[in-house]
Amino acid sequence: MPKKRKSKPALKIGEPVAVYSSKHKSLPKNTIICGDALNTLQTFPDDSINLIVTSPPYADRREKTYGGIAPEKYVEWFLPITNELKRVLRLDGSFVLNIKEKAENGERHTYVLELILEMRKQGWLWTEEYVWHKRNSYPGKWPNRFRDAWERCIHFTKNKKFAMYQESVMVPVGNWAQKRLSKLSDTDKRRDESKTKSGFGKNISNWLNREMVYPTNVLHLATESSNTKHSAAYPISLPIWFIRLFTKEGDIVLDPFIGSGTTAIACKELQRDYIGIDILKEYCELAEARLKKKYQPTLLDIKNESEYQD
Amino acid sequence: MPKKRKSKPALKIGEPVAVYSSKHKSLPKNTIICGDALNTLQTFPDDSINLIVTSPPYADRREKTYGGIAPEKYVEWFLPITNELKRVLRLDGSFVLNIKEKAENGERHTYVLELILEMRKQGWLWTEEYVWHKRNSYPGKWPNRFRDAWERCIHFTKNKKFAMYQESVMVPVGNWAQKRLSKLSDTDKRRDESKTKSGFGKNISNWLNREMVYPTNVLHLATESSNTKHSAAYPISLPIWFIRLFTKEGDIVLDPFIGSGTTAIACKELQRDYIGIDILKEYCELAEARLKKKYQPTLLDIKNESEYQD
DNA sequence: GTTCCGCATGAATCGATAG
DNA sequence: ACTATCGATTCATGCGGAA
Repeated sequence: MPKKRKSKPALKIGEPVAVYSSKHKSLPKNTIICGDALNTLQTFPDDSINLIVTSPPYADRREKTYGGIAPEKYVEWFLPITNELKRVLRLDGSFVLNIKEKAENGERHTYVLELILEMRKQGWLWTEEYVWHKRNSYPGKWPNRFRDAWERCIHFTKNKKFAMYQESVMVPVGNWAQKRLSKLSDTDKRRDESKTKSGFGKNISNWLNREMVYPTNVLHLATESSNTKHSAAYPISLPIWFIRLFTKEGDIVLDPFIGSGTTAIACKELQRDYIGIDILKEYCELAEARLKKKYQPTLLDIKNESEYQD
Repeated sequence: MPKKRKSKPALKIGEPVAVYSSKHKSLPKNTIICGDALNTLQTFPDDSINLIVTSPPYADRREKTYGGIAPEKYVEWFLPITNELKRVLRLDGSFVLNIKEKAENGERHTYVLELILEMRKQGWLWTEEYVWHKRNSYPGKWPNRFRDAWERCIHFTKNKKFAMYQESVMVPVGNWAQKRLSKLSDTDKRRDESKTKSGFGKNISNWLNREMVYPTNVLHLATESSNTKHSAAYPISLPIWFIRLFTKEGDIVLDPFIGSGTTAIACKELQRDYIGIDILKEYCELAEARLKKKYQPTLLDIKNESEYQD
């Protein structure tokens, strides 16, 4: 039920928008909406989303599918959207933005830094910056830099106080990976475990017996690059982690750039309601298709779910 | 012998600067200078330093000893210094700034972001941002955030082309831990390592036989150096890594906030010349005292020198 | 059934080449 | 001189076939 598109005048940065709230606006829970993020968000009521977690198209990336946004225009393009995101987010909600600036011509672009500063002017609080350490980063060699193995997961809130369920992301103490590897030897063994769940359950029960500690603000996850089923640069363990951390069951999670639907699948798995938006029909259809299937956690997902600690 | 400050016009990239170099200015190699960073730097000749690596007061959390610089004044305080640093740095040199913004009042401060933007206006290139993942981060618990386990190591240059010796920081191929563990039993490994040096040497020789790969822009180092009694926020393996990466033997390394002298010790160890500056006499004396002692690499230092890969 | 090995595949980035 | 396109480079990972 997409509404008629009304082109509102662009809001100035920092202009309060709450007054525009209309009671006819409704929230299409558990839906993938095919449409422009800004216009679609404008149909949502104020103060209604518990968590926004997204990985927007990066500047100049995914040019074939999204057309690519020029680095110089990135902030300008994104700011009206973050303004709407702020409107629809609950006062105790969180916005997790997964992004990384590209390197070009020997230098890192500054649009992410500028975005943070501009979003603060909109009224967002820059609460924290988590680092996603990509264990398997893109290969390559250059004279002036190494492979880029990390991305930002920037945590914005509307308020100093917000919902955070730290216990739900606690991890087993110690270097589980090494201990595990000293018992089970290789990848081939793991392949078998993924087929039958029994082997896996055993390992999980091992972890449950361990002493649990709070994690840090550094996440160690692998990308799902060579997952032949669907190549998503956004591993499901990333939204899973933040959804567990910032929502409880029954809460509503929004991803305005849902892509292949990873965030929605994470929600379904965790009994949260989702709303996904994407401008590309192919992606919306792919997301719907993936949502219909029963989610099978792969070994990578589970490996990813536990932090590595040394 | 501080000279009168002459405000020179900014140099264009690539413009030869050697001609401006004043012959009266001299470089006090292998010295710890007790003084204000800005004034001291003004006595140095242009274009003479190969690498600047430092952890200025904030990242060090030395507010108590330094008197502390208010976050709002940080950029204003630092910019004149970075300007002098740019002047004394060679055209093919690098400036590595280890820093992390504080969280205050529930929010991360933005002074580091602003500093990057302002330094670019000074003519610096924001070439890269390395992440130092602190494997053993400071403990603590807060309602709105987890332990902060990473810091920025921001890499600035004057030029697109600069000296970089990538081979000198190569690491054993990624799955070394797995392969190692599948061969050595857990107990064997621990027994070897606990015997201090001899066991370590053996392990290192194992590593040398392995295939080596280039590292990424994420460093995994522990915070504490058991070398000093107080847990240093600045482990020696951090400057060691960057000194190896950006200089060769005989080059000159500058740390304008040398503190207890860690950068200088790293230089001495690697046969580079150092220049350290600190405003506090106690620190200068401590640095001198540490420099006189023979440096003994500890277990932790050696562990730190190898990148942690999964 | 194991274990071993080869292969394809990436949110990349630079330098060279072409218009 | 500036922009668009293309090839070269590199490595963690899952997958499938072979020994």
